[in-house]
Amino acid sequence: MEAAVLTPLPSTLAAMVRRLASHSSLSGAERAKLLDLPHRLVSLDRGKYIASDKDTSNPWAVLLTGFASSSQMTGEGSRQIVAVHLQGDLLNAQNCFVSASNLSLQALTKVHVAYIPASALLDVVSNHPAIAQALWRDALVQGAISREWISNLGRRDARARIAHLLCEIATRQKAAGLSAGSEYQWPMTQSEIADAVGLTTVHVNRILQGLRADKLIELDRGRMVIHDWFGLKSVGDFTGAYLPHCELVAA
Amino acid sequence: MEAAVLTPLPSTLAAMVRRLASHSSLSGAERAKLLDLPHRLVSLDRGKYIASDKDTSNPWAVLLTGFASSSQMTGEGSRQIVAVHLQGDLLNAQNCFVSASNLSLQALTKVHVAYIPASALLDVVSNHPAIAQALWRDALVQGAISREWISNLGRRDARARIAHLLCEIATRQKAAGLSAGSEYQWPMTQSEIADAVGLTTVHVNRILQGLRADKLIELDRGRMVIHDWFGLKSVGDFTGAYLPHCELVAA
DNA sequence: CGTAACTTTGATTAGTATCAAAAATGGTGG
DNA sequence: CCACCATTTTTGATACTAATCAAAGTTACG
Repeated sequence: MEAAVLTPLPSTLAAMVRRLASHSSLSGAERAKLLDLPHRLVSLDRGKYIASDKDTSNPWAVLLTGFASSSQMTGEGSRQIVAVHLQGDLLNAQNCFVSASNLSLQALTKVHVAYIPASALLDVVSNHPAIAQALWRDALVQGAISREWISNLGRRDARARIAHLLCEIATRQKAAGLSAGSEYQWPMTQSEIADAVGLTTVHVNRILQGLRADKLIELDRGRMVIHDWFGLKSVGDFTGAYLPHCELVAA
Repeated sequence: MEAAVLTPLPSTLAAMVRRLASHSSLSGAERAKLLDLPHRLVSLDRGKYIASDKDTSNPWAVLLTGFASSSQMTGEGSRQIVAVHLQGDLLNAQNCFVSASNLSLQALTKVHVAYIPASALLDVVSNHPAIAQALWRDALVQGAISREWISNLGRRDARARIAHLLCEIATRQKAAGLSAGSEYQWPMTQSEIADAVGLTTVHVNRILQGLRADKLIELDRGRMVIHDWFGLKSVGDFTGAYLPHCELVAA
C-alpha cells in the first residue's frame, strides 16, 4: 500500500512541535515529550491516501513535509476538498476519538507523514495539560479556517473564491516559514482547485485565465507567483485575520 | 445592551457539563469543577448579539437554552451563517485565545447564555487534563460539523442543501434530548436559512414549497415536522455519521 | 389596529454547469 | 532520445440553476 521509502525521511516530529509552539507555549519537557512520541515515518507519492474513510485502524497522522488534502465524497459521487494541509499540520486528530471518519486524507504532493498511535497521544495528553491545551487550540485554529471556507463557498462568486484560496495558501506558507518572497509552492491541479472551491474544472480554468490576464498571478502546477498581492486580496475579499501569524505576511 | 432578565434563568451550567459528558468521560470532581466556574447568566431576546466581531472583551459564552447562530460578514456586506448552535453548545472557545474574532454570535430565539471569564476557564484547563481533553474533543466535533457544511455548500444543489440543514438540526436536537418524535423546534426564518446555505431568500422560499408539496416536511417559523424522514435524508444526502450519537435518531 | 418583518409571486438575467473535443504537458519505457 | 500514453489544460457551444428586481400578501407584535 505504501510507497517504498526512497528518499531520506525527516528524522523527527520537529515540524509538529514547531506548529504547536507557534500558537501555544510549551516547556522544554513538553516539547521533549512530544518529540518522544512513538511513530512510524512514511513517505507517500502524490495521489496516495494518507488515511481513507474506509480505514478501520486509526493512528494519528502528522504531515512532516509536503501538501495534503482532506476530502469528503457526497452520495452523488462528487468530491469536496474541505481542507488543504501543509508542513506541520495535524491531520486527523478526530481519529483519536472516532474510529470511522468520513474524511479521506490524500497526498497532494510527495509527502512525509508520521503516524502516531492514538493511545500514545491520549496518554501524553492525559499527563500534560499544556499539550492538551495546545491541541485544543490547534483544533480551534483549524475550525476558524473551516468557517472561512464556508463563507467562501456560500457568499463569494467564482473569481473571489479562487483568489481567496490562493491568498490563504500563500499566507499559511509564509506563516509556516515556507516562503519569503512572492513565490510559493502550488500543490494543486485545476481540478483539485475546483473540488476545493465547489466549481467545475472548466470554470476554474477560465477564472484563472482571467486572474493571469489581469496580471495578478502566475500559476502553473507546482508554482505560483503573486504579482499583485493587494489586488489579489481585494478580488478574494481576503483578510488573514482568522489565521494565526497573519501579520508575518509581507504587504 | 443586554435584555433585562424577565424570565427565570437556568441556575447552573449543567447544560454545558451534559454536553461535554456526552462525548467525553468526566469524573465527579471534574464535573463539579466545571459547574463551579464563575459566570454571569444573561437572557437575550431573538436578534440580540451574544458576542460581536467588534467586541474587545472576550468572555467565553455557553448556550444554556435556545438557539444561536455564528455568522461572518464578507467584504461585500453579505452574511454567511457558519454554524447553528443549540442548548449546551460552547459558543466561542476561540475567544479564550484570540482577542479579536471575525465571528458574530446572535440569538436566533430567546436564549439564556452564561459568560465565563477566559482566565477562569484556562485556569481549570491547566489543572484538569480530562477537561482540556473534553474541550479539545468538543472542538473536533464542531470541526466535523463545519466540514460537512463545506461539502453541503460546495457540492450540493439548493434542494439538497436545505434538506441537509433540516436533517442536521433535527438530528442534533434529538441527540441533545430536545425532541422525541418527528416534531422539532425550528429556530430560523427563511432569510436565515438562506444565509446558512448560501442562497437567496426567494430561492429558499421556492425550494421549501417544493419540499412541502412533496410531503416531506411541514415548516413554519418555530416549528418543523418531518413527515418523511427517509425521503428528506435522501434528498439532502444526509448521514448523521459525522455527528456524535447520531444513532439516537429514530429511523 | 397599525407597522415592521416575513413569506410569497412573477418576470428577467447572470453565472456556472454541462457536454464534447482539441491542445499541451509530463512521465515512461523502449 | 524519442515515441507513446495518461493527465492536465484549454476552447467552444449550449442548457440550466439560482440571482436579481419588484411588488403583493401575510403574519406577528406593540
